[in-house]
Amino acid sequence: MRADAKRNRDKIVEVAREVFKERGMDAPLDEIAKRAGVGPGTLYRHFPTREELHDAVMQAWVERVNEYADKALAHEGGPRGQLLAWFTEYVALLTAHKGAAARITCSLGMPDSPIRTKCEIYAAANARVLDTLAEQGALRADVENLQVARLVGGVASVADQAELGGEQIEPMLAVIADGILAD
Amino acid sequence: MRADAKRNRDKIVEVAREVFKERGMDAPLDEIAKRAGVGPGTLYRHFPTREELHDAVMQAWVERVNEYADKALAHEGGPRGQLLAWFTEYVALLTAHKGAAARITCSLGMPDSPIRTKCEIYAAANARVLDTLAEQGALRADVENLQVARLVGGVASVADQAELGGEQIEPMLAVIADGILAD
DNA sequence: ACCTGAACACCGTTCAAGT
DNA sequence: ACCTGAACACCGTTCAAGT
Repeated sequence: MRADAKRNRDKIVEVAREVFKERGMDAPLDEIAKRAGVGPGTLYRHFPTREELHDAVMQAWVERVNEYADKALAHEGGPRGQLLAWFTEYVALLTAHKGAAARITCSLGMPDSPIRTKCEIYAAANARVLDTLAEQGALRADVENLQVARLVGGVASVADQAELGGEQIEPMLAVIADGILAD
Repeated sequence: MRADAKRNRDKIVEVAREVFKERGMDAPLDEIAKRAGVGPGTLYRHFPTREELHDAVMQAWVERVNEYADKALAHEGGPRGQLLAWFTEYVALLTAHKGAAARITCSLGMPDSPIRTKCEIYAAANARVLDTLAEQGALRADVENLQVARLVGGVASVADQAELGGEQIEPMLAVIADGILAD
């Protein structure tokens, strides 16, 4: 990759992050091109689909998922407190960019999604938290990690689109937690 | 309303129902106008926003919600069976039109949504099922009907967008049920 | 090899002219 | 009072011409 190409690519991703943050994940692409000082064709050369640009933008996002998983596992309040901490942090992360929650959640477990990389990292972090708790015998035997990921992602999607506050989200996450914790 | 206007309106709704069913809730509007044999301006006169057309199309949908609530309450298998029956039927109904689940769910509890009428009817049916079970002491004291509606709607949204099958949906609904049933 | 930007396509929305 | 359809606007996508 030529130096000017790399500079353009980086600039596009940087600007896209801002624009997606401000106006949501389906903001006009030519606004991004304009602000980045490139022609629309350049944006298309680097990112043939909107999803590929999403993927690049969410790179930073993903690096924090593992941090959050660790923090949740270190949380006091036993398995229930840890589960809730994890769910809460994850929903917060997902709803940081409007429109991201639904996209990521519906790509979970789809091996050929364009944002596959991000999904795998989240799925791994989620599995790490759940497996840790399962080893302690804290969870029902029949819960699958993917199902839990989709449930929490569903809450995040609804919260994102309906613009719910934390006090509305918390009790929904508690229902999910109670549904998977061993009696 | 003049007779020809009414005829046009009815035809638009009828065609819109087919087109939304075939191509999802954000299918091109001028395809609907074309198939209904009217100019685009006529469609706009009757339905100034896409949401208002959605609302008209979902009228039939909504009439079946109450039927389903009754069926679920008559279900055998005790409170858990009844809850699951209700959730399952509701998700099936919501995912019948691609894109409808997320729209309806995120409008729940928003008094000035354009599809408010539909949401209220669903919320009422949901409340009827949950209240009946609560009177029997089958549910935890602190579950709010709206939260449950959003949880199930979240599952429906994810199932809709990821095109999940019933065998993937069922265990997620079971988690929600277990999360709200009294121990 | 990469970029630009004019050109095209698609679709939502408006409105002047018609009945 | 209602309808039509041309016209406009917006935005995604392509590609010939440039460096």
